[in-house]
Amino acid sequence: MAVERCMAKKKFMDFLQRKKLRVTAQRRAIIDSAFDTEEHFSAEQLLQWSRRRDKSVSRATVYRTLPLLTESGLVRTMDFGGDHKFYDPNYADHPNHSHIICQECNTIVEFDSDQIKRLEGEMCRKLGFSVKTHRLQITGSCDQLKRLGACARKKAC
Amino acid sequence: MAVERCMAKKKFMDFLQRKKLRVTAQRRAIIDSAFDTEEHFSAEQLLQWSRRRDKSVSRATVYRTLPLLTESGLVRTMDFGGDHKFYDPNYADHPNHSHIICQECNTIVEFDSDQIKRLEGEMCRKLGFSVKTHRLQITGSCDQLKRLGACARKKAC
DNA sequence: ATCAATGCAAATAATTTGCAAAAAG
DNA sequence: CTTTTTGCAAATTATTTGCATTGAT
Repeated sequence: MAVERCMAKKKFMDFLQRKKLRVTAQRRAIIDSAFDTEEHFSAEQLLQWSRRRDKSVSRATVYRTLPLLTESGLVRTMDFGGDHKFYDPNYADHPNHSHIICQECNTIVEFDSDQIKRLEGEMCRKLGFSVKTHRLQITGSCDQLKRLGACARKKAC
Repeated sequence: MAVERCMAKKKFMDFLQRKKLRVTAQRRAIIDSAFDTEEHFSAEQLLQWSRRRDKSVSRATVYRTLPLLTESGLVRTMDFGGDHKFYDPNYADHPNHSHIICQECNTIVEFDSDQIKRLEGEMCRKLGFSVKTHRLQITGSCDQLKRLGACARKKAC
């Protein structure tokens, strides 16, 4: 919380400007909510957070803003196969990061690996492609889980 | 088409038996449809294929069987961010494969890389996890796209 | 002033469920 | 026989849309 990634916000404002879209109070509340956290969030969560800043934000506006966020490349849709979609606001800072998800407690760790990125590039070149984006999700069990048969954070999220 | 992966079917039958679930005509039609193709499919597509084999298959039964297929590990949910979910029946043969998706024509190429798998293992170990499953999706542009500015298969799928 | 953006409530689309009837083991 | 599975149609859920109004530029 309270990370204040002005960088991402500023980039998104530029994106709006480039597309000649307007900066409304509601959009500001949504943008602030999305980029003041490093957590992944659902549409519903984003709505709640945004309403805390501006009561007037409607669900429709959140749903209309989400595609703008993803189109800008600063937020990406994360699908962990659960019930609803999640959105990850950390792509401004770490444009290529990957995820490890603990099977048991659903804790998500983000990491970067240039080596993996390099291998992906090589594989793709061999197959006649060049890489634009990649999305790597690893499901795993953490040491605690292996040692104790359960994870302290079990079902925390 | 017509790949006849008896292996996967047999494994799924074993899975049903282990869970003491029954082999019905409808399930057989669905299983045959899912494993006689190497294509990714949607729930709707699976319903159509299954009905071709057995008119009596209902949409509800398809939706009730899909979780069994994924639970068995022989089929996995693929989310390419589009409108509906897709399912990939190639996990019996290639339990760790990855995907490259052409930005323009949505052609999907599957590939395996032991090197990437090894690096993933290393990264995870460093972070205190061991890998259970991985899911790697690369979006790219193909050589044709780069050379000609468009891909012959444009929007084929 | 002009036109994009909003809230609302109704519409859509995918998936899920209750239930009585049919079929597997 | 017992218990699971089925089809149907109704229910649920997330998301999208039409429209009159508001607000940014």
